[in-house]
Amino acid sequence: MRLSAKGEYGVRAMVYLALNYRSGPIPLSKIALGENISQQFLEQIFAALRREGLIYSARGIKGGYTLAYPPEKICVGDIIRALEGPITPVNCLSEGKEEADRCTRADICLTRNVWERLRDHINYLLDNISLQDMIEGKFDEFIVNK
Amino acid sequence: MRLSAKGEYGVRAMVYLALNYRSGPIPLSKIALGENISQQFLEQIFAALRREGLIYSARGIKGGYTLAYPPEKICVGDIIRALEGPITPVNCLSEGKEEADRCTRADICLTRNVWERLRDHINYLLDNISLQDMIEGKFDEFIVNK
DNA sequence: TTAATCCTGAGTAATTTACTCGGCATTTAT
DNA sequence: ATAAATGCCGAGTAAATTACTCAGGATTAA
Repeated sequence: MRLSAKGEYGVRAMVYLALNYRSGPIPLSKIALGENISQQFLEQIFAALRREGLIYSARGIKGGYTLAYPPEKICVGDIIRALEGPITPVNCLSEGKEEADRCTRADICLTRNVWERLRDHINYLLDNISLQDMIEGKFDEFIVNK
Repeated sequence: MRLSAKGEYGVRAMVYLALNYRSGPIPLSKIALGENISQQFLEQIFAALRREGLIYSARGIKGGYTLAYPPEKICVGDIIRALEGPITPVNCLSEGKEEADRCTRADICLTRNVWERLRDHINYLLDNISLQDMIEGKFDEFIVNK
């Protein structure tokens, strides 16, 4: 149940962009320095974030990256899914993997419910914390009751 | 944010034991067959579960494993922590790792709050689902409000 | 034209995961 | 006493994933 470095760095970098929202494009070199993350690794991360439409890029000198949406419109869940794929504790929950054969057993379905619940919890939590929330340092309290 | 096979198999195996609670020791061969898991791998898993005191073992013919507590006293969190160590999305949250140097940065603390919250959510959820709950197929509804 | 940037695909090193293997120890039934 | 079924243990290995690096091209502003 660990986040990858990609996910962790990605969120940190996005917070960095959020803190500098409306300051024009921020170059990777600056983020790499400020967050003490390898710039080349950040390039990989930003490629994925861009593919998912979470950031805009500007090339050339004075280029860099900016958030594609205001900080309150981007949530942690978006970032992590962009970088790690679907957030799910076990594979057999995501789409049509052919592991369905295992799931014919009675008790599997028992465990399956737990993983579904866990998956939904995590997604719900991370979808309700925006970059803006993080900057302000306070998240909404919420009731999870599903 | 994926569970290891060890964790997944471990929970399935423990459910198996719970379903056969009070039927005497269950040998690994039976579980391996019933759950379609490599018996040798199960040995590793059960060694860890035993080290953590979640199961008892009986050697020799007619030997096997039994739950160390009734199914309502053992929760999914116990099992996963026994098999994967502390449940935490990022390392820097667990004890005195020397990654504290990174955590001097202002925005790191911003992200740290999120990971702490996520960690607590996951642990709370998994600590409130017992083997008995899984067998009965219904979990308590709960309010997460921290 | 230059320098700073983004962009891309491939490659690699390290780590973790998911096991296997060999063999010994214990217990019960015969 | 012996055999057979089990647990127990430490080491080893193969595969997958992660966490990067590397080389070089494309774009843009000064």
